[in-house]
Amino acid sequence: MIAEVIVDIMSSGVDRVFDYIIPEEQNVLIGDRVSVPFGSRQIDGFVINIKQSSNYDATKLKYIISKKDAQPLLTENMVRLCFYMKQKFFLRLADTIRLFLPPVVRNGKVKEKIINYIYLNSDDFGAISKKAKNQLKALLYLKEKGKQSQSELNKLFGISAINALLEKELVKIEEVKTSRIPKNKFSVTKKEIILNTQQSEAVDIISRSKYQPFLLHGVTGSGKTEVYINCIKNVLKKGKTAVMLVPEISLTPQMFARFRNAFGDTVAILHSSLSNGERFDEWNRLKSGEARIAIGARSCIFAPLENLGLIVIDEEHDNSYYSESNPRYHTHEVARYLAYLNDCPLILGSATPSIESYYLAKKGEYRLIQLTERANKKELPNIEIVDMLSEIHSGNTGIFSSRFLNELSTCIKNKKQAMIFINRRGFSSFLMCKECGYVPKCEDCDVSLVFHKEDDMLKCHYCNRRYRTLTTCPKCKSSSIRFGAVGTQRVVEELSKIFDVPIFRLDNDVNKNNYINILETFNQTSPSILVGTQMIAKGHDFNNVTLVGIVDADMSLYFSDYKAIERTFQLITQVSGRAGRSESEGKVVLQTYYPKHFVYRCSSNYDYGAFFKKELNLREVSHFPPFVNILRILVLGEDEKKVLNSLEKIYNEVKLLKEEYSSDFIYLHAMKCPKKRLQKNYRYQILLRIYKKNEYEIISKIYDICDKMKENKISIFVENDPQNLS
DNA sequence: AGCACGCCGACT
DNA sequence: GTCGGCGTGCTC
Repeated sequence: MIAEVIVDIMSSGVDRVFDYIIPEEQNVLIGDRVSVPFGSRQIDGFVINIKQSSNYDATKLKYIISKKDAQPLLTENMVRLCFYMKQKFFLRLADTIRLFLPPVVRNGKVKEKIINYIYLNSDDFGAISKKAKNQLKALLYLKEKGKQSQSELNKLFGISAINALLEKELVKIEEVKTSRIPKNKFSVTKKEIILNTQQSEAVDIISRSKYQPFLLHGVTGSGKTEVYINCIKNVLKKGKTAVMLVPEISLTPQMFARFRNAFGDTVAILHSSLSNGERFDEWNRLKSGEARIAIGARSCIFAPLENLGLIVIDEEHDNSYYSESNPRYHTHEVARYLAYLNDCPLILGSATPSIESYYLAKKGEYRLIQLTERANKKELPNIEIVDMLSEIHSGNTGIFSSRFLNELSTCIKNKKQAMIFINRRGFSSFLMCKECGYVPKCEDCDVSLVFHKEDDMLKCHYCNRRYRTLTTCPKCKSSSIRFGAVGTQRVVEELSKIFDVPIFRLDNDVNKNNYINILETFNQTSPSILVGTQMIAKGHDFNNVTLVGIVDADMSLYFSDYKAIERTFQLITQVSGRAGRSESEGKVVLQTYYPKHFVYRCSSNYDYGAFFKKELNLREVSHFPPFVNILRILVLGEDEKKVLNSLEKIYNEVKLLKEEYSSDFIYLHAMKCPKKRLQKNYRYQILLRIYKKNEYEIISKIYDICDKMKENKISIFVENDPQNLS
């Protein structure tokens, strides 16, 4: 028999099938990791198919040396998923296979944890000398309590005493394999939750379903998590398994505790702050079937589960579901195909679904389920919009409006807490006129221009068109142009001048291990203020927060990106959900220079429907997804000349394609990446936008072109609707 | 990716 | 003469 093997080498040059003879005595299966001779060396590979004969020259065929594991690492469905990802996202097969093998599992340095237990081997204590008091004590202790761990006994009676007993064979060692199951430090009081009608209907529909993507659109506080938990319970009853994905940021201790309470050790948690040992054990508990539910961030979709009964993607609009490095993929598509392979439902849950997902639901590709009632029946907090331009005109040029400062002092006087959001991401930022609020936008793309300090230019990140920097506003001729970047530090500084209460700050500069502590300290300190980026917007329940301030809502609005408005809506909705979680009523103050923008009207009325309609219309007229495809061909390499040469060859071929499909192309440009050099690699890109009509045909032709242009020391990536063009 | 093979410059 | 530089090409 012949095995088709993918070698575990990360290079496009060898990312293809190699045939090997399976030795008679070996039982090699699809999904097995094997050791094979490759050229003059020996390397690992993965068996992706088994067949009778090979087309390759029989005299050159070599034998598989050995199997590396007792069981195949991949199921046949996983292998299928790898192929799907290769063709869908233009990836190397070796990269997709590695997604299923966490580094701790692959490199084999972490071992199973074995605890030595000691038990009594004889009741004859006579052999002990009268002097050896500790030995006798230890024996009596064991007689009373039964077997005990060696380290515990060493601590109690001394290492030498225990060793002496072992030597005399009065006691013996039993080795016990144990799992390092991550402990949650926080416990949640177990309370019986009774689902409301909407929730239980949702659970019924989903639990009865075969393959079907559901978009679960539920207002903040509508109890989506309870729906997930109940669906998963039904899945377990059928003897199947489940995966639940959440954004890394919302994998909070509270979330752990809820799932541990509901499922105990049946759930495995894959979290970025696990130790290697814990990660290894959680993975193995899933692989062995001991745990049947996997919870984790994006990569958890590759958990080693068989017989899936449900996949959940919580906060489906979250950006972290796009992988933006190495194997670039979109988790929704992966999850959808995996659900299809397992013939099981997929839930995409959100209070603020992405435009793409809601559009697919409207088109009938996803089935829409709405949760319109809040589980606690409480009203959503009132959102007040403050016009910062009129603040400036009335003489207040500071960061905070007088309205907000008033609310903040009331809040502090009442010994309550406030959260202040400042959404600053990226280094370069947009410009804005302080007088009239004008923001320069690209004439072709209708996205705001990004200010580049290095060459003092305004650039459009979508078409690379360049503009001269403004010194005066073209609309009102004012010369007070400001940069749209006020950071969290600045806000903290300003606040501490005014208020004498503890102020906490949380943003990307804060150490990851520290941020749970900051959140907990904040939770226990009243009055106090928490200043942060959107990372504090999700999943946290702070009982005493009554005021939420959004300092500069426009900041995310004018970020050069067609999704800027969508993100602003999502952010406002999410942030507002933090206020007034318990008895005291919550309030949100939203500061903007552009109060008339529809995103503020819709979000302050909690009107997703109106927002969707308006935004979708905008996308259609300005030719952005979901009506078009944006493609990015990224060419990387250490040798700039080689990269440029490769880029030009690809560009010329794509140009021919553009001529062939001239009515499909909106534009096509080749350019330097905004981050020109990263990790020694020069970066160039080709950006193109095409209408949705022949998109599958065109994309597959582009993949063919890039495939043909593959060469040594050059990496080519193609992304469909990239989230980030850096 | 890595390793062998191969064809040109300065060293005991 | 030959040790070693790294360009090119192959790996079932």
